[in-house]
Amino acid sequence: MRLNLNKIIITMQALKATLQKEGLRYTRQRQEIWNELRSSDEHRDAEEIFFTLRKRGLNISRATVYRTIDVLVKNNLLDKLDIGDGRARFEYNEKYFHHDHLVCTRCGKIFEFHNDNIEELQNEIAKQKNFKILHHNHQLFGICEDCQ
Amino acid sequence: MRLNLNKIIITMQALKATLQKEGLRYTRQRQEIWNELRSSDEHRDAEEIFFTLRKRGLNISRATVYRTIDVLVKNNLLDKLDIGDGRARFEYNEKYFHHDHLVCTRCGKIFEFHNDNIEELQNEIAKQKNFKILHHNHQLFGICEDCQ
DNA sequence: ATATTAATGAGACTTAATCTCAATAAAATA
DNA sequence: TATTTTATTGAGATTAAGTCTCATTAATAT
Ligand SMILES: [Mn+2]
Ligand SMILES: [Mn+2]
Ligand SMILES: [Zn+2]
Ligand SMILES: [Zn+2]
Repeated sequence: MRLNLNKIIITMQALKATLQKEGLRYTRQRQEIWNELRSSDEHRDAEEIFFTLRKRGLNISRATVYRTIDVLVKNNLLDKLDIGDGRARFEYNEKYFHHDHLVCTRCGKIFEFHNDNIEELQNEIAKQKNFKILHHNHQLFGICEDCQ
Repeated sequence: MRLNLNKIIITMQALKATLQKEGLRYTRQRQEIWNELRSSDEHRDAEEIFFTLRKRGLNISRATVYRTIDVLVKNNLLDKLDIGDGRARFEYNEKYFHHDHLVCTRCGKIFEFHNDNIEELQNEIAKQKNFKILHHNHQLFGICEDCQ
């Protein structure tokens, strides 16, 4: 309880701090969108956030959801995930816990993985080509255990 | 010359064989699209193929380009590449030469890499999670040598 | 040569995402 | 606190990749 509440306060201040740093305003809508995204560990798309907030009675617009998510991604509060189905997904970025994804093409479930060796090999490849990596996409598509 | 001609004939027969296997017809449009894609080593999108063939005087439709590319991808004559800019790219699939990509976010150039260790580590990750990999996406985004 | 049926072209449609602009609400100022 | 300033918002128009429809055309089987 207390811990949860603390966590919420901390992340709301992370939002406030980020907006301040960017010279942006701490609005009701931005709070609601951020709170919605950071309070779940799923990989959610903009449309879904929009409808969730609407159903909850908030008079919010699609445009605001997209605009806010952009700000959050640019400031590393959210990670953007592209699994090639035409909709971008977003997840709360627990800093220092980077991970990539396995995507089940049958049921759509998304699993996570992290492998230091792969990360290191990526760096070597880039170094060798004198390429400065900013970010990367790495997804394994296939059939999950349950679906086989 | 002779070699080139042979290669074209071979790949046209690859197309013919694939279409036959699938019970599909060997049409002018499918030949032109396949020829256009297989005769370049770039990463091209459907719209670009459409306009190239149009400029060349062929009365082809967008729908046919998309439909044909689908068939070619499903039959592994083409690889589909998604670099997250909203347009799918395609490249001639030289079988047994799988590779992944580095994408320069400044100039858009696409470089290729292949690393057996990474491929193997991917398999281990999947095995451990009892996940059956069908394909994967692996892109490194950043700034290329020329753009730094 | 003719019949059969898959493939095509044109353009309507879908869908995620972006843009526009008048109205609204944060925050700065008095 | 009231007022002013200006960023943000909501509604809906717009864009763009890709899909769908359906009458017409062309590849193949007979
Ligand atoms: Mn994740
Ligand atoms: Mn390539
Ligand atoms: Zn599954
Ligand atoms: Zn570059």
